[in-house]
Amino acid sequence: MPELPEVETVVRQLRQKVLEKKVVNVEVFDPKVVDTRLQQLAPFKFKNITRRGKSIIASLDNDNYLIIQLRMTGHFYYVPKLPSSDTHNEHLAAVFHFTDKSILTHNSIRRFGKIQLATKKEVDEYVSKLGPEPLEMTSSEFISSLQKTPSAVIKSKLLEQDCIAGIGNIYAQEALYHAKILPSKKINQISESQLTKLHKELQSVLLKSIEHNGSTVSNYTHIAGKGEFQNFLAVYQKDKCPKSHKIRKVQIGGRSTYYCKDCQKS
DNA sequence: CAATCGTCCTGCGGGC
DNA sequence: TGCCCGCAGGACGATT
Repeated sequence: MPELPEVETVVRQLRQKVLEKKVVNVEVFDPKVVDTRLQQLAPFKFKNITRRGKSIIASLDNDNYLIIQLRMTGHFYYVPKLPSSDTHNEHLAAVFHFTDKSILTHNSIRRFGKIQLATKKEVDEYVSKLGPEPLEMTSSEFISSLQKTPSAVIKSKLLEQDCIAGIGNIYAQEALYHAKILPSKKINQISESQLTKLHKELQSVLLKSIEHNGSTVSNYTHIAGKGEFQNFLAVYQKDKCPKSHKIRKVQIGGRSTYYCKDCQKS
């Protein structure tokens, strides 16, 4: 569930906490989640931490990179000093130790996510497979990107990372609600003015969520705690829309999809 | 070629 | 009370 706003929140906090700090040791506890080669990497510093879609890209000062995917339940916790107790030991995947005895832990409940060691070339290759950033594209780019597959279902298309990067199940549904478009509509059944509206509403909902540190539903927390945007969701996992209409839940492309039949008529 | 399905993984909640 | 089943879902590979 960490989507663009949640990942952006984590990236901003990681930058604050660990940029330019010297890592003296990395322990890997879950080789399925974290590349074990990280254990041979220290000492190094985090030079820069950026986001691309739902992925975190960390560049290190030794020409290596980390590609980090949180997927459903990946978490980072920053602990200023090595705790005597076993804080954040649950589902522990890796621990980064800094010179000042502070630590950064990576925890993953469902173990879907990954921290991979990569070269510049591998990062470039990985990033080039992703579609454009929704907050950095114009509405005409957005429309032409969607219209490449006219018969595709709009909600499913919004989730495809090679079309537009960073949208997941929550924000696809929220944007469609605000744009008053039915999630089951095919792209060629949606007018250009409606797609323009969708682009605007998508950007708006993403920006608002970033302002509120993302949405915390089920498991997501950022480094400093929970997001607050779940309090502003219109349809996702709701019984009633903001206008008190009954929300319906269907499966689209095998994923739960919430929508309001009364508000989303287009 | 696009769309759908199965898979990974764990925790939780509903039902009996 | 306790157990089992199904659901949650991002991304990828396999299949239709």
